[in-house]
Amino acid sequence: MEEKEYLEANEELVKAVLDKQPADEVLYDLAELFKVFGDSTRIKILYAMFETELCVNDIAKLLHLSQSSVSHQLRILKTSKLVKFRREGKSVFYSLDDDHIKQILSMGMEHVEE
Amino acid sequence: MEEKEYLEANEELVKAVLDKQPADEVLYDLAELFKVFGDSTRIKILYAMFETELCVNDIAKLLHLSQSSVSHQLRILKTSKLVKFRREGKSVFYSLDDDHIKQILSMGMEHVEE
DNA sequence: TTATAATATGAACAAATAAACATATGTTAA
DNA sequence: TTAACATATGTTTATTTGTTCATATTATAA
Repeated sequence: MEEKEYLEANEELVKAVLDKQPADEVLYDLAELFKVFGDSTRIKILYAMFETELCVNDIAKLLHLSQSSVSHQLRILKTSKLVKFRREGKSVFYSLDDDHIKQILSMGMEHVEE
Repeated sequence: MEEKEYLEANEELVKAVLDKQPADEVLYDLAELFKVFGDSTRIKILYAMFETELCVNDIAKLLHLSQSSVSHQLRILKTSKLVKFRREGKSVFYSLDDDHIKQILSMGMEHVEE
């Protein structure tokens, strides 16, 4: 009987947790967002843009990466709305989409530096 | 000459950005942290623990995952200090390590829900 | 138009990784 | 101790993903 009561209480708990759990689709999107932050090349690119907008070549030289690699990664950052860009002549300047991005990075940084 | 000036100004910019860029090792750790958040299974597990601590079996039943899978993921979460745990008899109860984790998740959620 | 510079993209390959399965470890009760 | 339960871990496999190389697109200048 002791065990049954525990299980029942547990069922209640399980229901309560499920009620507050966001929809799977939302949690999937959230994971996808963090996945974008989860690569050191992309993190470097994002941090380089903390100060100012940068064009593809500058980023590549700055971080000692190939032009191709930077361009591929920027596409991912662009797709997930982490960066915006503007064309100026032959160059394309990329910058952080909004301050939100900085906040997420800074919050993670706090945890890392603990 | 126009071009040379641009390049020089550009060099200054590059130096300025590099000065403010955190060490590669820190950026690598930061990416590793976000990588942990970048999997929907782990996100689901973390969100399930928003309300209360949970034992491995509860998490598995709750999220329709295998015991093995949950245990493997919890080990990753444990290693990166995202969750803590306490043993109670045969069960091990896991919970979010601190409010910091909730903040990072919530901040990401804001971006997703835009 | 042609040449050149800057960026983007497609394909192939190698490395990382999540899940499944089997098994081991640890805990409690009989 | 033995049995049963809860959790952890090692291994294999399939998938994902970042980089490189080659090539295409876009824009400017001669």
